[in-house]
Amino acid sequence: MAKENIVIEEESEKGKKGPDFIRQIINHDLETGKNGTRVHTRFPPEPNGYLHIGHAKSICLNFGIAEDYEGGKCNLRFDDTNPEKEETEYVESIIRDIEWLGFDLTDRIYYASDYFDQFYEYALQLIRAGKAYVDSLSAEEIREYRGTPTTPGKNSPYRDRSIEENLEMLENMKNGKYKDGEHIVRAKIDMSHVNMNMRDPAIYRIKNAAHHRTGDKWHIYPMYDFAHGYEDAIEGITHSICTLEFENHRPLYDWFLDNVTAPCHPQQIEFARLNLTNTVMSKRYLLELVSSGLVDGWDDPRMPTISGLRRKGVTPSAVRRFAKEIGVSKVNSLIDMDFFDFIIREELNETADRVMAVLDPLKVVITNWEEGKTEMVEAENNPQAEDAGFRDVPFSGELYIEREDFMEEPPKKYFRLAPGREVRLKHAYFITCNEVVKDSEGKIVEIRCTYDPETKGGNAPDGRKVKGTLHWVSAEHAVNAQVRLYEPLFTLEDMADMEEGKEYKDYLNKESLTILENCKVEPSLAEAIPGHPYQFLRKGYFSADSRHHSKDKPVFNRVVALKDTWAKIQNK
RNA sequence: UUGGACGUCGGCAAGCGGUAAGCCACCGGGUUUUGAUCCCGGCAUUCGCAGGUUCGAAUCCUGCCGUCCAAGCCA
Repeated sequence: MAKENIVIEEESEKGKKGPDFIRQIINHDLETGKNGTRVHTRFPPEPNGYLHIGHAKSICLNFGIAEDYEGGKCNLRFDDTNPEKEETEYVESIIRDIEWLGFDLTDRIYYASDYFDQFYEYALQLIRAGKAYVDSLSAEEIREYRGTPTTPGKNSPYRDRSIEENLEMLENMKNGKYKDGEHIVRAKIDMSHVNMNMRDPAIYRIKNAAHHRTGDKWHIYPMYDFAHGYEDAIEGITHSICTLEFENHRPLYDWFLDNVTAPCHPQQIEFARLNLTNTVMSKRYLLELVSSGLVDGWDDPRMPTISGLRRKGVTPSAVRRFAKEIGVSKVNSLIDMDFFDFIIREELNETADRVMAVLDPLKVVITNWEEGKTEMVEAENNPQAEDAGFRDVPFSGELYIEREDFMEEPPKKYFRLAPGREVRLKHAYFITCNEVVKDSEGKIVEIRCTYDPETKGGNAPDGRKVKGTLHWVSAEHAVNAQVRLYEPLFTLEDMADMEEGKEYKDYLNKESLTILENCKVEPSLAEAIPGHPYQFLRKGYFSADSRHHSKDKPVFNRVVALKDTWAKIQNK
């Protein structure tokens, strides 16, 4: 029965990739009937910032598991136990991002704050059992009493308060009779435990602060270690998946569940969080970048946030593919940004319509073209998708080509336009360069060419070949656009390798954003919709900016450049 | 320093005692109206190191080395 539910994992022509270690554990639990046939995970963000690509990995893992198993479920649960950092703006952005990734949240949104009464009940149970107490040491004293990894801590003088006194004080704490930090509830475990987390960890702290959902009802708020396992148990979670830094907390997770009458005991499993080259992934840093104005908001396309990726033009399926391809393990790893770029290209290659856009325009005059004439040429929308169809693009006697596609003195292997050379204008005609016009400074301002009327569509009836094919835009019909190019936000490949005394801001890449103001694009692009990616032929994938793009002033973001073999050859 | 976790190609990652999958990157070649895509070929005699068990070890055992996590009333 349960066996049919086991994930075997997809098989490619060669070799097969087995299920990741977490699915292996789940498979095993299904075989032994540990949780019956149930598989129930959760994604538990604290609503104190926007989600980033690292969260996407976790979301895809947790929601992906729910999708993989028959009857599987995954809850989104806001771990909102600290009112001082949390805001509804964040909960809204989190819901938006998860749904954008393509996961269904219907009936699956939960809040830890809904369980505050239950947590309180559990705290009472612990106190009545003599397993928790109210401590009145200051924060500083508690730190001193805790000891160090090599030296044991010592008991607080308040550790043996009577159960009655503890109960009364807890009640007073709850009712706001004390100031912040005056008292604290602690579990009574073992002050000399080798695992520091077990040295009487905090359960409740006093915070006379309003909560984004419970308002002024509470004056005490539960700590993560105390609350998290209960949140899971209340929701009937079977596998509580978290990142590696919580490995040291697992004994505590189990302790809290074991010492109370909890509905079930979920299993905590840890995996390695995602790290990407040249980027930071900590919420603190990302928040700082936003609030200090170093970037243009949480959705700045340079940000590793899901909203940043979305604004840049990355598609949800590319993110999901990426999450799947990088795998899940317990090895601290650093994924090359190139790999993400590769996945995005592979995805967009299939789906993005091809259009022509000249980023750095150089005027071309066709000297033998009939004055004032415009001709429509047929252009294929996407050679990768048969039913993508064709469109008509205006061609005329004055065009723009890419400045880098012409060289007066071309090096070897350069097979674009040069004096006396013939190239093809994509979808249109062969042209030959006859003349170069320069300004007083010697800068090339225009080149003059002739076209061969016999080559309409891009083929010569005499069978003559041409080495280069260029993209172009008719000057008269072109729309001016702004194009934004992005590079990594940081210059250090592994941001964990920052030098002593330096901070992440010292590694900010000053060239992370390049704004091109005078780009010439096909007229149809004025109607582009943000989130819909295009391939600007020979240049890369681009998408209209959701904040700045308008019909009157088109603005495009580069999602990712095309692979550029020529650039590689040049750099040799 | 103590405890925990982890070490398979430049980056990921399969492998689970029967003789090193795959992907990216990189290098070569072919096709091409995108120097894109696509195709073909190359890329770990060896799995952190050293011993041991075994007919047989990346897989089991022992020791060592390296990296990460932990001394918040953050999550």
